[in-house]
Amino acid sequence: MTRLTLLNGLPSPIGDTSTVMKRRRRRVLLRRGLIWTKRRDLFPRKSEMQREQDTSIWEKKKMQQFQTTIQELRDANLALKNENDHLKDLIIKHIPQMKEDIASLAGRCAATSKQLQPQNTVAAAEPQKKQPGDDDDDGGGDGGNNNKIHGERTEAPDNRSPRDNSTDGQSAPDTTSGTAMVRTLLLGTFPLETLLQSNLNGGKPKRGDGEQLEALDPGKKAAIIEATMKKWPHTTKGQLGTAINNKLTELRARQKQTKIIDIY
DNA sequence: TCTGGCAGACACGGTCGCAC
DNA sequence: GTGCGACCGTGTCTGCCAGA
Repeated sequence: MTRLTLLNGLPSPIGDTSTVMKRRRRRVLLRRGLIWTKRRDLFPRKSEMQREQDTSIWEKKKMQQFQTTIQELRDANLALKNENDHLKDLIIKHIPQMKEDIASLAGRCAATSKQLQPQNTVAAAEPQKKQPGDDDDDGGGDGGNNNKIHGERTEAPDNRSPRDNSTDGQSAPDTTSGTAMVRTLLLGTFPLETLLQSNLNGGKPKRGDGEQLEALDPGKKAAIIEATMKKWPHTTKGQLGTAINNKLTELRARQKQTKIIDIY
C-alpha cells in the first residue's frame, strides 16, 4: 500500500497516463503511415510506397511522351524526305531543261546581238526575246530572260565583262557563291519582265511606296533554292531569299533609272 | 501583351574587268 | 591611271509570327 502509494505518488518515468496513451497512439499512427516522422527508415509507410508508385507511373507517362515525340519526329523526317525527293525530281527534270534553253538562247543571242539596235527600254527588246516553245513559263523564262538581259545590255555591248558572261553564258554552277548562283539561276529562269514586276513572295514592298508586285513562281523558286543549297549547303534559305530580292530590287532600280534617263 | 527570331526590302559600298 | 558599268556582300529597317 505504502509502496503503491509511493509508486503512485512518484511521477512515472514514462510520463502520466495521458502522455503514454498519446505516445502509443502516435506509434500506431506511425506504423499505419498516417502521420509523418523524421525517422522515415524506422517504419515502412504507405505514403512512401504510394510515392514510389506515383514515380513509376510518372516514368511510364514520360516514356510514353518520349515515344510519341519520337514518332512525331519520325513522321516529320519522312515528310521531309518525301518533299526532298519531290524537289530532287523537280530539279532533275527542270533544271537541265532550263540549262539547255539558256545555252541555246545564249548562242542565238550571241549570233544576233550585233544585229540588235541599241534600245533604251526593256519592253522594246521584248518581242525579239520570245522563243518558239516558250509558252511554258520555264522555257520561256529561260530564254526570255536571257534575251532580255542581252537586250538590256545591248545599250553597252562592248562593256561586257566576264561577270556579265556569268549571267548570260556561264552556267550557274560555275559561280563563286550560293548567292551568286541563285542570282544567275534567277536571271536564267524568269523573263526580265517578270522579274521587274515581282518580288520573292508578292505584295507591296514593305518599304517605300512601291506598286503591287507579283510573287515568283513557287515551283521555280523552290527549285532554284534547292539547287543552290545542294551545291552550297552552308547557305541558308534566308540568305538566298535575300539574294533574290537584292537582284530584283536592283533590276527595278535599274529600270527606273533608265526611265528617268528616257524622260530627260 | 511583350519579346525575340527570322525573313523580306532596300541602300550602300567594295570589287572586278574593260575601255580610253 | 582613271572612269564606267555590273556584280556581289553587308548593314539596316521593317513586318510577321511563335513562344513566354
